[in-house]
Amino acid sequence: MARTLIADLESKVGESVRLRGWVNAVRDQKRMQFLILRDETGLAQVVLEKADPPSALNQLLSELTPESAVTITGSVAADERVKLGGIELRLETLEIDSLAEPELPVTPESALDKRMDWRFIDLRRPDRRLIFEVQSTVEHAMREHWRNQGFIELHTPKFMGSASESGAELFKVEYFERTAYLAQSPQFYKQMAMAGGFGKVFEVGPVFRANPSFTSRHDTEFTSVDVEISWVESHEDVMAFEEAWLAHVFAVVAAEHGEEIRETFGVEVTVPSLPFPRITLAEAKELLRARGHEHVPGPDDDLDPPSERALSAIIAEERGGHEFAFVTDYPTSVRPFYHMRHPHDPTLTRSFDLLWRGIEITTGAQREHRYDTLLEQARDKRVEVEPIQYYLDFFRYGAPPHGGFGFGLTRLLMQMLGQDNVREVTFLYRGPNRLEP
RNA sequence: GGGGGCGUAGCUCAGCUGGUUAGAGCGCCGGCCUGUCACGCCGGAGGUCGCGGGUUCGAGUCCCGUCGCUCCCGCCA
Repeated sequence: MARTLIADLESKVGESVRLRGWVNAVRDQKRMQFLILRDETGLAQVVLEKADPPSALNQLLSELTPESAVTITGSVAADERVKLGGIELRLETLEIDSLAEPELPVTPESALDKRMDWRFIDLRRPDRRLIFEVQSTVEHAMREHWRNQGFIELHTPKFMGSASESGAELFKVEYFERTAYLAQSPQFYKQMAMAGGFGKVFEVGPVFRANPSFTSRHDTEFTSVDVEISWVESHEDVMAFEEAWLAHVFAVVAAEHGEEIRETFGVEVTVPSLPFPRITLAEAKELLRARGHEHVPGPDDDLDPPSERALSAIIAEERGGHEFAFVTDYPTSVRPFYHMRHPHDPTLTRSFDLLWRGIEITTGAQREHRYDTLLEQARDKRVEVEPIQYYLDFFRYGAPPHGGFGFGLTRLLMQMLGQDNVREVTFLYRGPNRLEP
């Protein structure tokens, strides 16, 4: 008999069905036995009268432990006494596929780290499952938008022969007789696709950061969403793309999961209005000072997390509750050498960050596509050019003006679902102290 | 890397100024229970108080060290 999903039981009243799933609870009484079964679509009550003396089936049911994997058959009956959907399964056969040990090492209330140790048990909870259903929807909606706009999907290598970008620490790995590095961004490769004439590209893939960051929003391996677009006039074109793309993603998520997200996590998925507020970094600092925010970073510094949170709050207040903000025109001092500088003020770059509810989810920019200028900027930033000559070569034989951004998928999900830690929205978290499971 | 917090039963926690056999709720095990639905009732098992050292007549409690976790900052997505 084919497997029936619990969500489909309603339409099968009177029929015999076969359910497969986990034991959510057993209520074993003198005359009646109840089993609450859970599968990926919901919960269902299974009922069995107790014979005197108990039948073999009664005894088997008594042996069940919570979270055991079972296959059962029975007939579907509508019964008003059942609070769980007014429907139940009258048990006919029970097969224990895998008996769970009697005491579980974690519960939904357990500390995050302990739940990570036993992630597979934690993930059985419907609310944890919802996170990854939403992630699937988010990625699908992103691809939908990209496909509609003629983007090409990339899969760039994660092994690299040389340290690419400045500053960020890279993981070294043994690579036969030499050392390779794990990519901390597909930056150079997506720019190569621009030089390769692909026009518009995206990639959803893993990136690796060797920074020992101990916060709720960092991991050493995470899913980065990368976009790069040719023939842009400025970073403004990149921002315009990103906000429309995000609005689409939010619209799809709201339509498909809005209600369940509200019920499960108590947060509302609202489609942001366009355009998103834009503010230069200098104006942002000015605004923070004007509003009495303490410790506003200096002119050559990026915003620190408290400033980012304060800025988001101020903008939401002034712009009718808008939760997004593009912060633009970062100083050259805090941006990599390949960000294009302003033609009339080389101390500023054509760059932006996107803040959502006080957290950075994107960094983007127009890139410098003129070889001589790029070389000059690399020298200016004291970047060693020999190891990245292959990259600089992209710009020697006709490169289009282009720009793009990197986007943190886990950070988006964390904010969207009101979770307080990226670990909650990462299937298997990787951090400085966690390589297992 | 810097700073704060935490580590007591399978899980979540309480243990005040150091003082007898270390507690609770949930879970687990056993018994009882005419349909339960967070089932209920009765009983029971379960602890090197993270680890090591010290102070003290006496340490879960105080001190030092160490390990682990966690949050914030730095770094970033």
